[in-house]
Amino acid sequence: MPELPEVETIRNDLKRKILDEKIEKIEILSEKSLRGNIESFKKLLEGNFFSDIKRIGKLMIFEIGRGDKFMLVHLKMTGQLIYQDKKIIVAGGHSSRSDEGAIKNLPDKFTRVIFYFKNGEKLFFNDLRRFGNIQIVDKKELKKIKNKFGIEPLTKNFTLENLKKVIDGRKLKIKSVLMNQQIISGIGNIYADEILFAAGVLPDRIACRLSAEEIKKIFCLTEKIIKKAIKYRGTTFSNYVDTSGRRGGFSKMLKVYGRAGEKCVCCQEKIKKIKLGGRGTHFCEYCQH
DNA sequence: AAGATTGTTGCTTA
DNA sequence: TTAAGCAACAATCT
Repeated sequence: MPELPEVETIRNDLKRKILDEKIEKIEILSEKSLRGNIESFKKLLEGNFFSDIKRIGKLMIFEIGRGDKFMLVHLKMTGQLIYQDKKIIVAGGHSSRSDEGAIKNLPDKFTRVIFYFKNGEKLFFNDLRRFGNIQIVDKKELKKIKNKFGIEPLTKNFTLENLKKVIDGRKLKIKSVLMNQQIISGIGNIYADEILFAAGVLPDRIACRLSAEEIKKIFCLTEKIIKKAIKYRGTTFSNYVDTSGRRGGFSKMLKVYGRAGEKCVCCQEKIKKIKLGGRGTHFCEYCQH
């Protein structure tokens, strides 16, 4: 579920919390969540530190120490990175505050990797479905991986010209273009539906048959929605939480995703749901053309 | 109890 | 080469 805005929220939070903190110990509870050798993973990281956290698309890039090795984290569908400081208050009573869900007893049955920092802080990689993974790469491998990513919203490569260029001649349906990470990176199922609704374009339109005006709308609304979603700290549909275990605020702003059968916010007609590219696809047949 | 679920990869078919 | 559909990955929830 984490798409660009959710991964960006996690990245920003984590940067303020764990940068330059010495890693004391790493515990691997699920070998499947780690690509590559476990012992060399521990050997590289224990006693070391993260010097920066970057991101490309939905992939998080932790720079290790002096910066010749990198830890890549992909959360896939249900991955979470949850940070806790030393003092954990587990009072007898239960919290009745608005930040419900923020207090969680970790590790739990879905904790796959634990990073223990020397100052007592902990970072938990939780992943219910175990699709997510962590791996170590060097500069050369990182470059190779980065090259596979398409143009990305909010970077200088994401211009109307470049969007036109990647759409040109493409016989894929527009939603499949938006979700294809090699063409455009960072957008997943939720934001693809939201962007197309806002742009007034049906998801099954063939990309190369869109008018210049429609492409321009998709371009502007992609930037607008992704920016707004970051501002609201992402969308929680079922699983996503930030590094403190809190839900994303953009969920309330969703206009079509997860609203099948409900009234369209513009025309009051029922929101339709179909399957496109194997994913649930939500749209308004009256507002989108 | 069958069918749904955010992401990605890889296979098959056309 | 391109696109679509599907299964796989695993564990939940409705």
